[in-house]
Amino acid sequence: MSSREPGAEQAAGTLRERIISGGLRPGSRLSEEQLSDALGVSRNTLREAFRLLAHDRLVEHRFNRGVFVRELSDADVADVFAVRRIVQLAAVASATPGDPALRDARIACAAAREAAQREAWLEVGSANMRFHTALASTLHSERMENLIDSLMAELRLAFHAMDNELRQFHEPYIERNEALLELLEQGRRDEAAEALRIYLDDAERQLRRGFRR
Amino acid sequence: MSSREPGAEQAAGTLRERIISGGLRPGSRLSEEQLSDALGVSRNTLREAFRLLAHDRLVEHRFNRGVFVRELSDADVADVFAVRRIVQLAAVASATPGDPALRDARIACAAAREAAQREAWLEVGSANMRFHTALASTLHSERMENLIDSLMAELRLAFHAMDNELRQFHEPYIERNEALLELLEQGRRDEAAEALRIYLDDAERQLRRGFRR
DNA sequence: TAGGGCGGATTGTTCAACAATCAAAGGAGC
DNA sequence: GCTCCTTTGATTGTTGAACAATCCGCCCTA
Repeated sequence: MSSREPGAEQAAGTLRERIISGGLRPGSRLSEEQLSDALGVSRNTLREAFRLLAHDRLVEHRFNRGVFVRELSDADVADVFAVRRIVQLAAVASATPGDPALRDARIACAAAREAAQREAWLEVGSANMRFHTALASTLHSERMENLIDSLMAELRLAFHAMDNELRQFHEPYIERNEALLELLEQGRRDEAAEALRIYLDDAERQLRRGFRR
Repeated sequence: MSSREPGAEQAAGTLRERIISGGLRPGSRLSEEQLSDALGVSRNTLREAFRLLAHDRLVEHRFNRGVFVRELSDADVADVFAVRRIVQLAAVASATPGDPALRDARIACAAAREAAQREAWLEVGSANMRFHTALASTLHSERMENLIDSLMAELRLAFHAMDNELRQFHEPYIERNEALLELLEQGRRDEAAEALRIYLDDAERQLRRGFRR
């Protein structure tokens, strides 16, 4: 599969990993010459990869200056959470107990627990986000899923600004996600909505406090 | 301004116009060789332009096959309206009478009336969409505005499938938009929400019936 | 120290070529 | 006549080199 992938997407994939894993930090410039060399692709192909990453908002293209790993501003985080409130609350309001998407959410919860045991906090974060993506898929809208995916990818950029506090940030949400899921599986939508609302408030506050510095 | 624009964006702009105006019909393939020649840019630059259009979902890129003007399926239209219901109803619920965004909406209404007098129905459609974009901007979220913008651009692809019925489709909504705006300016949110709900149901039904053929 | 211009480095764009891939045309076998 | 396979032509994917345009930091000047 991976050998059959177009070069541009493959390059974009490895860059995406490096950004998410923190190897490439927000604000750093991605030199075309350097990277095309390192990734073994031509400059033109690398540029195409950049466009794919820009589409995910992981990278920012400034004309005649190059592409930079995106740096989230306080306003960005606030905006992301504003969207999350609208979309995810709508999802919770429409989720029915039998929905197969809830099983995916359950799987994500298990993955988060497992990663927590290994103290792999970035993976815990990823699993928690898959949880929310799964919740959003109860809307059964392709575009809404894409939107949430994009928002989650964007939020990861803010994770790295929390440095040593990764554990404190991610760990508590494992249980809260499970509790939220429990409510949804029991069809207690109003309580789930309230739990989600509090969840989002807390996460936004922590993230904005954490990386404002 | 236009002479200072990067070549790729300029090319994307003229292609966007041709697609929206109907010169390039959904389903048709955009040949790299032909278009790079016609637009006076190299293949590489044209490819960059394609990426920009693909980002707006106006164009679809199939690997090793080329790029095609997007063709909306019935499911696509349904999905777009599912998103609109969530986002736009949230916008109406949070809109306050004094919001400057409502003035933009008023301007869009006027533009629609003016275009209707000239029987420029495609322009009426554009103005109606600007109306909804303006409404969505009461959410004061950059990402939400982008989302609605993108959905509206996408919907234009479906307009052309309505052929001769453009007038019947667009004209009635001029008044309905004005009525909706009136309710919002008076702070009667619940009534506005109900009006919008009916509006979206009607528009979806017409659009899906109109182009399924 | 402030301001202006010079030069190096990087991006933006073009061009020509080749490899990889697909879709349609044509032929072999039944 | 039909199906399946191969071939072929056209188109995209990718490369590398070249040049123009632009920006940034440096040095020079006042």
